[in-house]
Amino acid sequence: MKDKALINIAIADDHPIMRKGISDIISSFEGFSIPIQANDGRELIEQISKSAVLPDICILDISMPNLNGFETIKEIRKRWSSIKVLALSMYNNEFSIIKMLASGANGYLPKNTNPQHLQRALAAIYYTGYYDSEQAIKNTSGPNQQLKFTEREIEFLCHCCSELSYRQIGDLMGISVRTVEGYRDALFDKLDIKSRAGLVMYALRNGIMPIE
Amino acid sequence: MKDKALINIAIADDHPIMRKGISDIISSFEGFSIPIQANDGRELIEQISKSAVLPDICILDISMPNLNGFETIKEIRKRWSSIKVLALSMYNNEFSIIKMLASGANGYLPKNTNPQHLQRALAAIYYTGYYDSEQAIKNTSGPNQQLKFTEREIEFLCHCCSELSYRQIGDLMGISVRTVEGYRDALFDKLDIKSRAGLVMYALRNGIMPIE
DNA sequence: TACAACTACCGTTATTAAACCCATTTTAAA
DNA sequence: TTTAAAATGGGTTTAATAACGGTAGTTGTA
Repeated sequence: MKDKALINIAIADDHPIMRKGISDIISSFEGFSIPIQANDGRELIEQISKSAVLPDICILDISMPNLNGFETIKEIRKRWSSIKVLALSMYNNEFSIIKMLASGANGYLPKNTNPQHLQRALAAIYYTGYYDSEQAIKNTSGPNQQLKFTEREIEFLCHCCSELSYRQIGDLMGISVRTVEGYRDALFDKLDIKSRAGLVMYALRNGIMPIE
Repeated sequence: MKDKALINIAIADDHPIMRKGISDIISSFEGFSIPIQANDGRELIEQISKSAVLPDICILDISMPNLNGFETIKEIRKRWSSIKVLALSMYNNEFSIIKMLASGANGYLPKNTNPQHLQRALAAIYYTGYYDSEQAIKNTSGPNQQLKFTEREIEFLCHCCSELSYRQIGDLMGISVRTVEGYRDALFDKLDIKSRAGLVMYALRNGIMPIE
């Protein structure tokens, strides 16, 4: 009887201690089973492939070796569109949240969440297909308000985190230095920043560029 | 009988899931008790103050609100020099390891450690007063080899992560621009970096400057 | 269809950063 | 005590960056 109602969870996280924490917490809830645990995205995909029964929900860490959260979720969407995904991340900045949800996640939780939130998120995703991550977004250390950047500005910001000169960035983006400087000035304005060093820090601190 | 031999552990980590993982793993070992769990350094210090029996070992996360790992360990050393400390960190870069050990930690573990290592570390620290963190250091994403920086170079590197010009950094450090440029060039040389943007990235990626 | 936003480009000027050259003094180590 | 390294300062030259000022085509949408 009971088995019939069990919600199957798969966990992918490269921190064994974290996996233990997540799985023990979920085990303490009623009606959940955790048939799959993986150390990274690639392992997760392999285990799901071999599994007789698909998990209902995958809990994905964002930063993992081999396949990170973003890559893993795309692979899952491609192969098993019915599987729901709950993203879990240390870096609760607006960008990784948006990117994760844009990649097809059904919900997002920062890692400093508590067991109650985890239970609520899993239930919401299972029964409604979606968990409102509002709270996670409210606590972000990300951009202050509704700062909007254009695609090209973000692209430029990423290239900024390198030793390329603006001229070289222009070559990479297929535009002139002047245009690059235009994007720079727009970002300076929006972010109240006055130097490239400031842009680099902004990008790294807000997860626009990965730390590692 | 058994109680007599129990090793008391205190845990400070701002991630409830992580605390759950750590405590469940330790509970599965023989001879350990976890009387204290705190969400940050300040809470930990308060709880120890009120506690009748001092913990034998504190497990400290490095990045925490209120009192971070570095600050917490200094406070512990000041008040209760007998308490041993095991540092635990997401950012396993050489700098935070060195800084933690220099602050008085008896051992260091990266968070992607497994239960066996945790047990070994706790036992080693309790019985020998020290856990050889060699393995953690080997896996660091930090400086390639035994890169050595001088005090002033590190100081300069921190000021680099700002919008100050070299001239302003010189004013701050009480030296001329030329000298600042000297430190910059020394770092460029050692790190094979050619721009300030590169220095900023190096400092943030290696924990010389905090991400948040 | 206006209008806003994004994209792309150009010029001028001042400041900063970077790539070299170099010397002196102090401190630490061999 | 010689040697090495660190900390400090200087000069020159070139390249990159930053702060202004613009124009024009495209795209999306109210």
